Amino acid sequence: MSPKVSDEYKTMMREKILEASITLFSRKGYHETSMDDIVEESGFSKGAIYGYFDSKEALFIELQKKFATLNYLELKAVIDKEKTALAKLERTADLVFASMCEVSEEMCLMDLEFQVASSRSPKMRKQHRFQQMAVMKLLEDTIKEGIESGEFRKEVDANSLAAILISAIGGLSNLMVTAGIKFKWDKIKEALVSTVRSGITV
Amino acid sequence: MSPKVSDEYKTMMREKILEASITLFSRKGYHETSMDDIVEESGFSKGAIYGYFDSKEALFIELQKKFATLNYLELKAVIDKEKTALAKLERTADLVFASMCEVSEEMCLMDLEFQVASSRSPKMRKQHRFQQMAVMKLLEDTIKEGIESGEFRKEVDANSLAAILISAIGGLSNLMVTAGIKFKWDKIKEALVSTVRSGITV
Amino acid sequence: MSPKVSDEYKTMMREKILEASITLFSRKGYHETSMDDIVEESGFSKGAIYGYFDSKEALFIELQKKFATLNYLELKAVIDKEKTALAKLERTADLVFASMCEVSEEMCLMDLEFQVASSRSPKMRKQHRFQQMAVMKLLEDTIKEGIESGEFRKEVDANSLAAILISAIGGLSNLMVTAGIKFKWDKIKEALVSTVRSGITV
Amino acid sequence: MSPKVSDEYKTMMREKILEASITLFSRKGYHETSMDDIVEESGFSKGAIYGYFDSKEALFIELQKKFATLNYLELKAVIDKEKTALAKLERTADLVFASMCEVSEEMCLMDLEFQVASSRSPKMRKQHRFQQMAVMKLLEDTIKEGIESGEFRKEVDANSLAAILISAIGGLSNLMVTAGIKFKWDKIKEALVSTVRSGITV
DNA sequence: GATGAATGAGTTTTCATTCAT
DNA sequence: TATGAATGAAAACTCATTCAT
Repeated sequence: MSPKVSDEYKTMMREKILEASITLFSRKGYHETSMDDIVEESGFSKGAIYGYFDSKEALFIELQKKFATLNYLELKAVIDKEKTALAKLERTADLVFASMCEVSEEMCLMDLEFQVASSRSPKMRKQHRFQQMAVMKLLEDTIKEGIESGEFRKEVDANSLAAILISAIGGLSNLMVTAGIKFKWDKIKEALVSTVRSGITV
Repeated sequence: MSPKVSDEYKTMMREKILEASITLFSRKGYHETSMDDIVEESGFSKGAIYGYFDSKEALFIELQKKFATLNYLELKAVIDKEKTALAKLERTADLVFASMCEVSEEMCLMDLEFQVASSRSPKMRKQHRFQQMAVMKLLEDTIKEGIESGEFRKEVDANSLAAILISAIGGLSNLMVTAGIKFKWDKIKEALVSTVRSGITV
Repeated sequence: MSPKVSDEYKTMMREKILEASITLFSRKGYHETSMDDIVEESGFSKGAIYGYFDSKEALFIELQKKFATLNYLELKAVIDKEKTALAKLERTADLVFASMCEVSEEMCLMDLEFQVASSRSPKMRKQHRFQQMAVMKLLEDTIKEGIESGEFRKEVDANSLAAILISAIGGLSNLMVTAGIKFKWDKIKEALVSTVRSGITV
Repeated sequence: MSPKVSDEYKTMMREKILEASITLFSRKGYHETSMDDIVEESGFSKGAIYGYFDSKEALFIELQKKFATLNYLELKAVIDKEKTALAKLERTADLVFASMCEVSEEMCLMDLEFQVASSRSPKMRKQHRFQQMAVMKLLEDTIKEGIESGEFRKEVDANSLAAILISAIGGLSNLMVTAGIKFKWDKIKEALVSTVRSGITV
């Protein structure tokens, strides 16, 4: 009697469009992906897509939000599960390197797109900043915990180290997809972990 | 008649166009910069620019090449000047952080543009890869030197560490311009240097 | 089962939709008003509106009909109430200027929309023509009455004068809303009435 | 040696585009005329048209300006040629009715388009107001002249009468194209002139 | 070689109308 | 009969590139 659909239905449709967009944005990049591409890939009509998202940019921003939230939650879960600070950091490394290694390049490419977009649009920068800060805080707090518990040296600068760690990981991800370097992730992880470990533990 | 004069002239003209393009690409990004913008900023005519460069993309690639070459040479000069491996790494850190700190964001934004472009175009990726590899080799060799000279521990993985260092620095640069974070560069540098130092020195 | 109830109900619904549309068409114009605007303003669903009107244009035509009929009846009532031809014309002036002055610009803007639409669509032109002719006839007959009763000069061309009067009034209305001129309606009316009076009375 | 073209050339091209646009705007109306229509009618490419005009609206505004300027100058020339105020008004009537009669409906339709546009866009309203005011002033001054010279009665309200005259003429033009009424222009003119004459002359 | 007017495919977005429910 | 999600043609506008002069 009514085409009024449930909220779940709507969410599902949005999800489908976002799904199709990820594929395209990561494969071709934001600018090279046209709404027509999304129409074709998603199977929706133009009007339908604009019914769910105000604009191409809005769709992209939504995507970033979704992405970052997932990453954050995943990381938080891992950190919360461990007891010692060192273990938390090591599990974090495991998680991050596993995702770079397995999930292939799609995610890293998406991430790069988000970065450029954030460097140009104040709106996206604000969001990106918020997300990066949240992740950094997670690491920073973990390091501080380690200092307080006596695991790490007192003179360690938690804030700076967190920034460095997050940057190193982001940088490796970028390097992989921009330079096409096939890293030996095991060795890289081992090097990072051992350097940091001997660099900060008592 | 004299090809030399003609070539010098050509090079000068090309240089002027590249100069104008840097400003625009870093300020607005590759896609948002139009050839008309470059015409206006450079003072050249459209035809002239197309006389010097085959396409917008070719101009951009040329720019990347110029950029990377300069960076490489600058870094090499610094490294060659020092004696000990540790000093080489420390001077490298000085150079890199000074440029991020002083030259402000223009260069970092340019770099980000190069990264995305490299992730999309095989031609640019090849070039980017070559450049990154060259810089990585510089660091790797320095670390190996340190190991051989007894400065660094034998078990240090030179190759991986070089990749991590270059990634950390690239990542910090990106984070600054994408998240708008105002890092305290002094503290970051200190943290990076001291962590690495105590992480790898004997 | 009972068609009468159904019809009344239908008419009421149509009336509500028309009401909402007037507001929008006069405020934003025909082209700038979307069916979605009407949906929002009227509170009806899209399907409902299309159930009552075949198309946006049909709705608009209906509106014009309603509008013109009201105007005609109002004018006729005024004219019928008076005895002498001069008084009829003067009361007409009173009515017309009062409405321009009070009802403000909404009606004038609507009228302008009807005019353009009439200039483009044969269907609307036919309707507009019929309505304008009816009003003109009212004035023409009044003038003829005046001539026959000896109030007005014999050589007065009733038909032409009616056209002029109706045009002057329409023109003033248009000028107000298109040029944003704030007329001193009292003085304008006085000038019109006195010029016509001394121009046609014996 | 250079495709740099003269200013005359540019003006000529603009003129051609404007010419094609008049035809379309008057035939189909502003909204119903697409840039593709103008491309086809003018023979120019889309890019070329946008090279000469910033937008569809800008093109339309330019057209209005051109139109109004011509009308004003034509009217001014006629008025300046005559000596007595009455003759000036009569020649004005001649000019106006001749143009409505001869130039057919194209101009009147254009005018109607300008009116609606002016009722919606502040920019166009400003321009329209300025033009209408200029014409009104011409009439007002003429009437004032007549009063001072003793041709017209002292109690005539020059300002109001000018507004009425300009409205009557505009209204007749509109009525012709919106109601499709075939006026007998000779008789209308005669009626207007004689009514005004006996209504204001001493 | 130099110029910049011209090209036109391609972009994002809108909106009257339909129709499955 | 009512609903509003879906449609898709059409709109305004952009811009890398070409080429007549």
